Amino acid sequence: LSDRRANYHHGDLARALVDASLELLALEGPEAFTLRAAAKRAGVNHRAVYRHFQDKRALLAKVAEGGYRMLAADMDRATSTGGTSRDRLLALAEAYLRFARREPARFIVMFGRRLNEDGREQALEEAIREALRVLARELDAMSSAQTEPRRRDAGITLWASVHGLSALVVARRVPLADRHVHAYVRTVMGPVVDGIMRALA
Amino acid sequence: LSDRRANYHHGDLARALVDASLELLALEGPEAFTLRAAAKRAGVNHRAVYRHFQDKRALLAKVAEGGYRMLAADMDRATSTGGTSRDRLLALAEAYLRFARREPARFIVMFGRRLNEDGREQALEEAIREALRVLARELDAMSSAQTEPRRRDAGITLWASVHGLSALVVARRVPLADRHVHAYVRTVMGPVVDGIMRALA
DNA sequence: ACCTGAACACCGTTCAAGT
DNA sequence: ACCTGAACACCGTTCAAGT
Repeated sequence: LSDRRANYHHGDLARALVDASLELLALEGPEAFTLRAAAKRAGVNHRAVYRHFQDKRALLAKVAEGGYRMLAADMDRATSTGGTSRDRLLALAEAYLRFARREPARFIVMFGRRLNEDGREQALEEAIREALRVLARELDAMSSAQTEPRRRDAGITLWASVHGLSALVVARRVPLADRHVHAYVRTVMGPVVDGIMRALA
Repeated sequence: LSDRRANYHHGDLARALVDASLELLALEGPEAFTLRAAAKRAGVNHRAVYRHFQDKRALLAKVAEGGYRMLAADMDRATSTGGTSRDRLLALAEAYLRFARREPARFIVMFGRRLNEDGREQALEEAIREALRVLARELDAMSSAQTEPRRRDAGITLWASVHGLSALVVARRVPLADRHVHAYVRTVMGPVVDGIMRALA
């Protein structure tokens, strides 16, 4: 408290608050997350948050935005190793599931409560589109001969399946040990990928 | 308040509180749900809730339990009309999605925050199993020649896909007008069902 | 038995003030 | 500019008391 930098962030406070929020979410889970606890962890009065974010929702929107960018990067990396279309779609699904398992609290924030009802969070929307673009790109590369609406439907099939699997695993409705993730994705998502490829063939 | 029945429920208060909670969830959404507001809507002091439920979580567990029973009944009804295996699996998926759209707040309660961490809510667990049994029954009827583990994997594929689709629709990440639900389920879930049937063939 | 009043330690948000 | 203190209207939960 005597250290000026400890409670005076010179513009980095926004980032410090996001970092503190992530630590809090990882340590205590999404239920325990409060604006006041995040501020305390960043070393400032809870009122200081309003200097940088409109409200609690806006702070969580930034947390979610970073998550979508990570997810996009993970899926991009997973699909850039080559291999068949089938291999790449399964690798993309595996990256999605691994992200959800690595950051369960952030995953819940990203897909839980609606953070952009009023459409103010443009950066968040762009991050979401960025993630979905990686998914769409793989389907486009695989089936450029097909019409756009059919490829979009296939994208929703793939997204829904991998998202549902991740949500059920994160909620522990479906048990899954770390070392089985690779094989499990192929067992559970294999039929979906095959069905999609056949529909687009 | 002068009417004795208005604030003295003679043992029906538990049910009255669940009903009030459902109204509140339907009207205001899961964010706005509070123990105090549910009690107020039922016409009693908020402390009266603790006479019938251990805590807020236990009240929500009852809300979720009723939801799983409805979901099980809906899926059961949808699959009892006969038709091919493919027709029945698609009808089951449609029932799941329609349930989620009809009761979005309850759907979020059912699959959001973990309501049974300590394993106290046996009735809730049984209701969940009841719903999953309908799903498993359809896959068993379709592929009795296959081994049990493979049918269970297929069950997870189907559940993950239809659950993910429902979650994305409820969160309005995927737009869907009421009158398009029937065709949409066949477009999006068709490839999944075909992939599953081929995997179990 | 069943319900309530008062209290506790929280929460997000607003207003006016301090450096 | 940036942060804080005090206050407001909430929240879930506990304790002791009322009918």
